[in-house]
Formats: sequence, structure tokens, C-alpha cells
Amino acid sequence: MVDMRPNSKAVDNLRAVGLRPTRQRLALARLLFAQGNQHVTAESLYDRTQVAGIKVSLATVYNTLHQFTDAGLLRQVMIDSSRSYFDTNVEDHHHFYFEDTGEIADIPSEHTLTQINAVAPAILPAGMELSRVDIVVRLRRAE
Amino acid sequence: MVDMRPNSKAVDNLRAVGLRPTRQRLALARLLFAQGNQHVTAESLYDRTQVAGIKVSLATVYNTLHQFTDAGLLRQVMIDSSRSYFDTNVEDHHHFYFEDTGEIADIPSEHTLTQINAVAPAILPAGMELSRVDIVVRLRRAE
DNA sequence: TTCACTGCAAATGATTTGCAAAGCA
DNA sequence: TGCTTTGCAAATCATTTGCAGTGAA
Repeated sequence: MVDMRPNSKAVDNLRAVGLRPTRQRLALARLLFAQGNQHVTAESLYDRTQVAGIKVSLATVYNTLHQFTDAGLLRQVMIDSSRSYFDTNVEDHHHFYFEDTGEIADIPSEHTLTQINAVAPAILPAGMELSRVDIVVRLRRAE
Repeated sequence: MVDMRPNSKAVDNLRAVGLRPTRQRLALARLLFAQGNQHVTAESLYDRTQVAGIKVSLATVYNTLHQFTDAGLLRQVMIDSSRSYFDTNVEDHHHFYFEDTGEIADIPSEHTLTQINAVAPAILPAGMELSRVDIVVRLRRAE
């Protein structure tokens, strides 16, 4: 059962970003944010709702992922041109992409890799400002 | 008219990668490689064939882009989850993405940014080897 | 002649949308 | 009650595929 008490933490979190805490949004928020960082697609998240016995349509999963992204609760990751991944980690960080399995993992932020963000501003074309730097380190199984 | 002489340079280039130099492939190769580096989508390249009066179907444009990519003449760039971009520059380099217009541009390779390639090997997870590092610097118009 | 290649139209897969019914404030 | 949100099915968009006809060697 989803906790619908008017003052529960999950309800407050949704209200804080201007989203009405409906049963579907609460259930999806729980799947997404209850555990550590996750990388999901609409389809993968929908599958988990079905396993968990949550009644929600695929269209609502799509809509909710976009609403959460607009609200800053999720970040969209461009890695595969055929599907959209959403990342529950909205901090500044980058990704490993496992070509064999299609899986995504965060690159630990302490790595030198992220120093790129400090370098980037120096190379911007005139009249442009930095929106974001995305780094994807593509990996394959070592032979 | 497309030059179909058995020994023309364009014909040789296609033969060299194992592709039969058909009228469609030669015409597309000319659009792609006659000028400097380009970033195209199947649709944008198809539009140019229509403007140029080249008879070719959209399906063939898709197939040819993939054949050229497999042959190493093009590189696929993952930037926008809704469409595939192909880059005529197959050298090791990275991209600016102009969020306002959807355009892509190469980041001049002399920039420090590319030093990332030297750093990357040090952070690989066990059992994995580097396939490629993709960096996208997303830009918006400065306000 | 032969097999690769092309074009068309239908199929696919991910995502979006229209609209009536259901739910939250 | 009144305005959101949801669910379903249909629509869309990019891309792929089946297959009969065309073309290069």
C-alpha cells in the first residue's frame, strides 16, 4: 500500500516540486528513489511496476518520467539513440556504458575525469554558454 | 552525372571498403565527402539528395549510412535520443551540441579536452576495456 | 547469368497524444 | 464541485525489413 497520509515525506517531496501526489506518482517515486542511484528506461520502470503489482499504465510512466525530469528529480542521459535513459542521480557526474549489455553505471565522481568541467568554460564558442558536459566512457568485455 | 568510370577515385574508395560502387552510393559519398566535415541525419541527407535531383529512396539512405559506418567511413554520434547523427570525421574528437538549434560541431582537437583519452584507461572497471570516450559539450545562447 | 542492391510499402519499436472516465483538493 | 491526472487506444516518428524488380560484374 502506498502511504497517502497528507504529511508523509514522499507526499511532501512531490508537493515541493509542484506535482500533485497521486497514487501512481508516489509509487513510481518510491521505486525510483527508495534505493540508491538508478538508471531506468520507461519500459524497465514499467516492468518493475508490474512485478510489484502496481497498477499504472505505460503512458503514465512516460509522462511521469518527464514530469520528474522537468522538476529536477531526474536527469535524462543520452547514450543510446534508440531509447531514453533516466538517472536518479542529478549531481554533476558522468557514465560508463557497457556496450555488451546496454547497462549504464555512474563513474565515481572523485575520478580525474570530472576535472573536464573546469576546463570546458575556456573553450566555449563566442556568444555561447555552457549548459552541461556529458562524458560517456564506452566499455566492452576485455578479450 | 556521377562519374562511373571503373578507375575514378570515388569508385576506388568504395571498392577499397568492399562496397559495390552503385549510382546511389557514389552520389551519397559525393555529398558526404566532397566537402569538409559534416554531421548528417538520414533525413537531412535525404533532403539534400532531393534538392540535388538525385534519385534515391530514404531506405537506401539509411542502409548506406550504416554500410559506410560499418566500413569505417562514418562515425555515429549519440547526442539526441530521438535521431541518429553521422559524422564524416572519423578521427578521435568530440562535439559541441547547440541545444537551441540541434546542430553539432566538432570541438577543435587541439583543445585540452581531448586529454581525457589519456586519463580514461586508468579508471576502467575490472575485466573491461575501453571502446571509446564520447564527450558532448552542450551549449545554449548566452543571455 | 547471377547475386548484390534498390525501392516501395508494410512492419516495428519507442514515444506521444486525444479524449472520456476517474481521482484529488 | 472543478481542475488534474490517468488509461486506453490510436497516432506519430524514426528506423528496419520483406520482397519483387533492377543493375553491376
